[in-house]
Amino acid sequence: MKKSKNQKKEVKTKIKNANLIDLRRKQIIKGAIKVFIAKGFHNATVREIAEEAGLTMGSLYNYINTKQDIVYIVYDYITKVLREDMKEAIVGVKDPKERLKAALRQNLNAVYKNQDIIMFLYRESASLDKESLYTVLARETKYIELFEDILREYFKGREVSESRLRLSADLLSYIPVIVTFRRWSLRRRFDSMDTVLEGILDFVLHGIEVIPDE
Amino acid sequence: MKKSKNQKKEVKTKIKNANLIDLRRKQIIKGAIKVFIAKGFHNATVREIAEEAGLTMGSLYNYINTKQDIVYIVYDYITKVLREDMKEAIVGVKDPKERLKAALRQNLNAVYKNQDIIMFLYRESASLDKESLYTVLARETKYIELFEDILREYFKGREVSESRLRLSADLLSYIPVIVTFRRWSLRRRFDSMDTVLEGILDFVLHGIEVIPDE
Amino acid sequence: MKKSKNQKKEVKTKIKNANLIDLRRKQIIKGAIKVFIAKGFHNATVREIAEEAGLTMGSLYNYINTKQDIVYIVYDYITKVLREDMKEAIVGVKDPKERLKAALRQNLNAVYKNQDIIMFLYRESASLDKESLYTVLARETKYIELFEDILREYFKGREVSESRLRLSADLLSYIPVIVTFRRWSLRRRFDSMDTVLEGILDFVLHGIEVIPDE
Amino acid sequence: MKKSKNQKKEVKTKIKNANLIDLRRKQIIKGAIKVFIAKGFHNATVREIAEEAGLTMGSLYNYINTKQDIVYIVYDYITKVLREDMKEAIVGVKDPKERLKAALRQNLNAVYKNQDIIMFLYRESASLDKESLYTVLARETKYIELFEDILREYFKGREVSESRLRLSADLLSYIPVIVTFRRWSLRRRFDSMDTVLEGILDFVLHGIEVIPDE
DNA sequence: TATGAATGAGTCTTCATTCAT
DNA sequence: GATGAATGAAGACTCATTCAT
Repeated sequence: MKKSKNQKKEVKTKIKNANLIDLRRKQIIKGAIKVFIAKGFHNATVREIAEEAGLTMGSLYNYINTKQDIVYIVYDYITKVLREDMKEAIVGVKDPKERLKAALRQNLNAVYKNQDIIMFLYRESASLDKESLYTVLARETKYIELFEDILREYFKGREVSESRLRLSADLLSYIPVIVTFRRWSLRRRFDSMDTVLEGILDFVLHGIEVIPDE
Repeated sequence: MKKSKNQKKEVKTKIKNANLIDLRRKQIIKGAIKVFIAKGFHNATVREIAEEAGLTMGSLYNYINTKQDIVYIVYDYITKVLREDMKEAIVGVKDPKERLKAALRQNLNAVYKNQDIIMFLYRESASLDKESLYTVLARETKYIELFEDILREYFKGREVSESRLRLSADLLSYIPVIVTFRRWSLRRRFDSMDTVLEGILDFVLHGIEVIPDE
Repeated sequence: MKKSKNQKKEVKTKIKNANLIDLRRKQIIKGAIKVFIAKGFHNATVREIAEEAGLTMGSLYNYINTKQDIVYIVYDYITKVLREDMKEAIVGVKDPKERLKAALRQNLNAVYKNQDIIMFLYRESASLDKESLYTVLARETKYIELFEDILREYFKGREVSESRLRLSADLLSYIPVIVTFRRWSLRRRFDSMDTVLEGILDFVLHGIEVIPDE
Repeated sequence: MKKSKNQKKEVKTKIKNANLIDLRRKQIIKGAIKVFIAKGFHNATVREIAEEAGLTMGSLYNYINTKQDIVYIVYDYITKVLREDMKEAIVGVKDPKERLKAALRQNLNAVYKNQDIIMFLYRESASLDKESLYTVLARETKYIELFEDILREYFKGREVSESRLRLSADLLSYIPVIVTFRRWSLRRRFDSMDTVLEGILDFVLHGIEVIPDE
């Protein structure tokens, strides 16, 4: 189930100084996020991204090879941050139920706070080349597995099929994204976003329960 | 809360014959769906769409004005069909719970069967001009309202806040889309898609229940 | 020995009208030859070629797909013309020796008159993609085979190995190219180009003779 | 006729240490030959050449000024080597006819063994700036003059016009290049390359003979 | 002397849209 | 109404050369 080859895509660069690569790539990522959010991948020009990153075109291309590479390093960065934030949010919480709630809250808040970029992630995966997509999907899987582990503990003692557990993990990590995809709808139809977030939390908590039907 | 101005965007055309407009637009929609699914909006060329539609470039442009118009008429068509299919699926079902289940099943199946086009809808809304987006969002709202009505009946007698009801409607209509966004993940992690679909159904049915916490 | 598959590379075009393709391609060829001769393939810009051809950039690209295609259609055109001119030059000459001489003269004169373009042909074959190169080499082979046939008749009755004959054909068709590759050297070292041409003719006529050594 | 100004182009450098210049230039030449052969002048990047030469970009530019300079020092090196090899090949041979044959053989073998680089020489002369071209042509002339001298001795006593002699020298030095320009054609059409080389030798030996016509 | 990051002008190529026939 | 050739603006990407360290 888990991949042993931790084959993460490497974006080639003409630059040798590793620190510089880190520094410049961070500039690029930051600039790119801004532009991608505003216009999406296809409507963003490399020039704009370079400018927003504080680099010249030529300089930018010393750190990446194609426009697609930019999407990839953005994906790479964000998915890593999201996962780390999640880990940090649950690190100290021992009680299984609290741990679960903490994870759900973290997920909800992260999605809510990063609506634009989450929207970007969900939309532009088609702009990734195959290898990049593969890496990103693997990262996503790991994120879902965090939820799996939490649920496994939560259900310890109770009889829950592994399959049900997995699906729940998928749903828990996925559902909050409604906040970005139904953004306008939710804004228009609800007075406070807090109500919405709490409502979603409540919903998924019920959803995972294996209550005897009828 | 509900919009009174039922202002649906009209795509202008130089052609007078209404039947011809219908005919040609259907060709365009059919061709465009094929191409858009395969390449997305930005990577699809108008030429390709015209070819796939069996029209010449010039002819196509007699029935639409810009490439964006094509996305719009596709959105318009699909969202209408989805809503009509839903209506048809529940038209005869009187029992509130069965009606709800029928609606959920219809939604799940529709999303599952039309994964590609659903993906397109969620991804390319940014390619719509404002007026089109407005129209499309209104259509979406109506779709959600179908669920609202069904839930209202289902909860009749029980005390459920209007807000909770609305959110549930949103979630019910949204959650099945996981089938398209997590397509690869689900395929890899589950043996049968039926299990997944049933699991999702079960999940949302639990989710909407207003069970006293603890 | 002779290829049966007469697989000539076809350059795709977006244009349907065959006559127009012919017309425009001729413009392109003419313009390209001018520019290529002046600057070589790599230093020629597509824009220059378009201008010289009397077309806009966009228009030019309706008739070819890449810059390389331009080299190819130039090669295709020139090699065809050279071969046709050769055929015409010998068509009426029946006497084997006269026929041979006519061919040699034609070759010499063609090379001399088209020095620039011949230089281009020899230099830029590296700019052809594989398929194009293949087609062009096949054309070259056919040109050489014209000489083979002529020599075969010329040597009829005498005992000359097929191998020797072939090599002679190769040399006869190749040697005149000295006029372009040693252009400056020859100009500087000889008073009249006619002397040079006659000298070459004399040289190759001796060269092919199978005179008993010593 | 002969140039009195023996003005050989000097490539300027900021480096003082003459030995170092020699060393580094040899590195550059070696690396450049490899890259130029593989990709030609225009498709070779200075970066690649530097890498192949074991130098950094900056260092390389301490020893040359422009990319063109690299072509020049390659030309300079190779033409010098070719001429020296030729001289060495004939140095001990006193008999005029044997001397001629030795020269022809040397030329043929050199061209055959160095096909790629010879091809490069013939192709990329357009990439030389005027001054470089001038120097290179002078070197070429000297190479041809080697043949002139050999032929003069060979024809001593016989009445052969100086003009005829010169042209023969040109042809003798030029014809073997067919081995590189018709490389594919010859490979395909002949079983053994030895046959071809001997055939060419035979051809030119006959070619130079001033046999009474008819 | 050596290093290698920065520069930015220059090119190929694409494609939505128009319009004369 | 249909046709399809023409248009040209726009954008990704390259790379020789420089220069601060």
